Amino acid sequence: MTHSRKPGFLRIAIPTPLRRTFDYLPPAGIDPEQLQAGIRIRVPFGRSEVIGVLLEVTHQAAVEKRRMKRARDILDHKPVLPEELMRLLIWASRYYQHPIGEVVQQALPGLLRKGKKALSRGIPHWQLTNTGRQCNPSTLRRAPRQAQLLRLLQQHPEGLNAGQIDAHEKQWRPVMSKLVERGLVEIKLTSCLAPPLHETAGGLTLNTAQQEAVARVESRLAEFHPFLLDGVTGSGKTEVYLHLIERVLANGQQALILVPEIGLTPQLLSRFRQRLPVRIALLHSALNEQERLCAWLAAASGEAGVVLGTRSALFTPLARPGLFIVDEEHDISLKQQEGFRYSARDLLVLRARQLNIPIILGSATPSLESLHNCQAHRFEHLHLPERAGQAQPPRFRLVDVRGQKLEHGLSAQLLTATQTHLNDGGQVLLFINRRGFAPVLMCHMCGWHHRCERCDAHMTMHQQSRRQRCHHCGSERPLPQICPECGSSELIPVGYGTERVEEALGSHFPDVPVLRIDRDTTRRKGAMQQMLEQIGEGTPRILVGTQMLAKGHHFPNLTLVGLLDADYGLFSADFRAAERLGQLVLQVAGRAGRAERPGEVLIQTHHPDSPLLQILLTHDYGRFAQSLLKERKAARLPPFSHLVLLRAEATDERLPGQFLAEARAEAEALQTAGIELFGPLPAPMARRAGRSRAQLLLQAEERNTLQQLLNQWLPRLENLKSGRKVRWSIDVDPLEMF
DNA sequence: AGCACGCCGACT
DNA sequence: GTCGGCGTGCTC
Repeated sequence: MTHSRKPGFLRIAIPTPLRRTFDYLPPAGIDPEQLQAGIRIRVPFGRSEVIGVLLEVTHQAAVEKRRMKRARDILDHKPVLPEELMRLLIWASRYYQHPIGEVVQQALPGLLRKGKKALSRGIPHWQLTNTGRQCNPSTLRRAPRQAQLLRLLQQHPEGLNAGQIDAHEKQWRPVMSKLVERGLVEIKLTSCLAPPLHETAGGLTLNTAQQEAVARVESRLAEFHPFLLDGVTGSGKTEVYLHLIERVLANGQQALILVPEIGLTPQLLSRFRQRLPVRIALLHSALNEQERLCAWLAAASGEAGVVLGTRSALFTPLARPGLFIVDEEHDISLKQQEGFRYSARDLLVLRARQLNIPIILGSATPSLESLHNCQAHRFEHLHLPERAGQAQPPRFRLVDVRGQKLEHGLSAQLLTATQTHLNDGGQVLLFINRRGFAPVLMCHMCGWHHRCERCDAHMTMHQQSRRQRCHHCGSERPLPQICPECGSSELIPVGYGTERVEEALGSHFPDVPVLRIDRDTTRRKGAMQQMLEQIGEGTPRILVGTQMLAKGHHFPNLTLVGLLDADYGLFSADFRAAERLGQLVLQVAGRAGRAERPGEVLIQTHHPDSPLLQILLTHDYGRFAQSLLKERKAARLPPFSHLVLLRAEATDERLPGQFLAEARAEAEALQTAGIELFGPLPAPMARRAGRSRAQLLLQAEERNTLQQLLNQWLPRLENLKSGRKVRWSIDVDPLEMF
């Protein structure tokens, strides 16, 4: 029979930004029918050679046989991406309209993309030998750098990996080789997995709501079932996860947990390590390529019982998947904001469906999308309404700042409350969503201020560095001494940012240590960790910071949280601003009063009567979300409709609009029943980093309607010649509109 | 995206 | 006379 069959061609996903696949002849002597999708293949492409991934063996090639090139070699016996993941990737490529080659690339660790073997012998560690331990470094007088390294290793008897040594020494490798030659140091290959701790702690006793949640998920462990675990901050969601993971591990299966940012959740990892008797594979951006490959392979082989990672960890192959968890499911960092703009949460739900396993989306402030899915009975809603243990919910208070003279953004009430909490021994966190000293430095005589030359934005004044910076493109310049327009020296900062509030607090509370935490103070590697430790020790009494303080940290001494400006959330052009504000308020508030001390939250606003803020006061996110959902429904906004955003930018301000107008015409020539088109419109920030930006928005009630249009529309967009002069991109289910 | 081919200005 | 500007087309 086989001889009569048509020859098989290899359909391959090639790492190129082209929305198509490429067909190849199999390498000489290879029977294509023996090849499985998901293996890597080295192929000639254009003038060079690239590594692609086999999508399928086809008998109907897209081009004539004589135009086809022959694949060079097969890199894997066994697929690096199992069939289940290949299906997910192909689906995602189509849904998000992103080239399949790039989608597949993003699912692979860098070393596999480069053609390295899918093997890891472990991560090298440098460790002292017995001789090395006994060697006195000062005897190496003639070799000071060797002595230095030896001292370093003597301080770390458990050995150090390359990254750790990098932090102390540069260009240390040749020096280390000398030490190895002398028999003072040996290289050990160690696992990249976090081992379980020796004394594993027992589980905490669950309260009724937690027990109920655990029981509901346990009853569905063998099938696809999405849950929304909706639990107020401190209600013990992690404990629920741990119980369920234990259960899944006992079944011999693995659990995959996605978190928004791993650097922000060291406590989560340490709790996992204390409780779970398995090795944990960590996957996040701080890993080097070797560590990433090692962790990835450990997940694929099943050596790791638990995989904990950020967004892209959703694509980790698993030997025995049993449970998926997305923690902080409302967090927008779960959606990639450039290139392949996928939602890790949404794709993981799909993957769970394919694998027929349950998935838990957890949050204290769930996304409106997930709440809507609960109402539509697509997700099961689990509630954890109470804080676990003794902790009491914080008390909320609105501070009406209308007509008040503010001290650098601080109201008298907030200052008084700060004093009270400090007197009682508590820590205070003040939150502002702007870094720098002041958003604008303005001439008092003529009103002049510096605008960014490359963006539609003004330059933010930074006091410490004595410079002004554009927060959108990064350009900066020194602060002017006099107004370049009228020569006046009366330049006044208008508005306030973290630096200014820090300074104001310093003079208002001269004896109180204040710590500022924003991108400027945490830029240095390890700075954030160091600051978090200081906070834990209770040294700084007042913390001033931006968004980055809102996420997941546990500050046991914190008793007062102040939000300096809640108003931006009420009047933003972005229809999601109110949802974000509510999430932020409750997440920040969740930092207060977690231990035995009751917490207090003060929100400064010019709109104390705003119904939204009033609802937030009751600490009832559910009611807040319901009122937002009502508005969204009335306005037919997501989740009651679906959006696709076509963005374009170019240095020539006319080009984006021209391209989008042609794109719109192309869409209108297709079937657009049930789809509304808006635009071309200038982007909310019409100029950024020297480029003009515009967008075209598509809205439809049904996802499918949009998908059908996109499938026909995108190929036409690629052929538009006006598209060659602009940078354009498509964003399906956009979360941010700028 | 890269990379090459191809036709018109300022220059070692 | 060239070197090189980026417009246009192609990648199985």
